[in-house]
Amino acid sequence: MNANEILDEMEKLYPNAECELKHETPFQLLVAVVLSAQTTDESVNKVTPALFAAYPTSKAMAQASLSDIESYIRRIGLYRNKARSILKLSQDLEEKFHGEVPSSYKDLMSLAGVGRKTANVVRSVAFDIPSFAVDTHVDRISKRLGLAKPYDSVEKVEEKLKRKIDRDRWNRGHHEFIFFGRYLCHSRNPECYRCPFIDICKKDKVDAYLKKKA
DNA sequence: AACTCGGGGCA
DNA sequence: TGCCCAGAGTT
Repeated sequence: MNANEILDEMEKLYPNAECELKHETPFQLLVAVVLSAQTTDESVNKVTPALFAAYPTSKAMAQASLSDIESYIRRIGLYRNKARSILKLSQDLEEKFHGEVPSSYKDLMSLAGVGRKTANVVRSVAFDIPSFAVDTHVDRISKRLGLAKPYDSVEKVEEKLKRKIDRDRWNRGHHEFIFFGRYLCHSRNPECYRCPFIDICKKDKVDAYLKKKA
């Protein structure tokens, strides 16, 4: 089963896979993805409605105080770093990008709190530019399904996925991986009894590598 | 490459 | 109580 065939199967399981972070604009998506680091999207969706009601645009958020922003997102982890990031990010959008979220990878990466994964998700979801963001789900799934080696870096995983998957399927494919990881192939107790990839799964080898490294 | 940030959810 | 979660910045 090649990578595109794996995607075919995932699309049967999750025909409606898409970004689950609540947002109405590219700016709100950008903020939501920054907030989602090391946290579930479910947790982020609990705080963003009030946050975006208070600060719907970068212009509004750029004028907020750090402590006010913190008060909205205190319930999720890493909130001090994240509050600093989204305040600085809003100010930079106003001062350097005329209040508009840039679409280039380089410009996105220049923003506070935006790294490889966030830049790719924003390009994919907000601008529909072919991207393949590698996060913990994508990394884990790729290695279990043999699309990458257990020791591959995230850069290597992204490179291999882009090479093995048709370009016009990158954006949809990313979310298929996410759904598969979230709802079936969990980090700890995956539901292998109903997995269509049980015959090609290399979870044992991946686990053995991780155990040896630890 | 390793370390740190961090509250909430779940066993 | 202990461990993990749609990562990024610093060293």
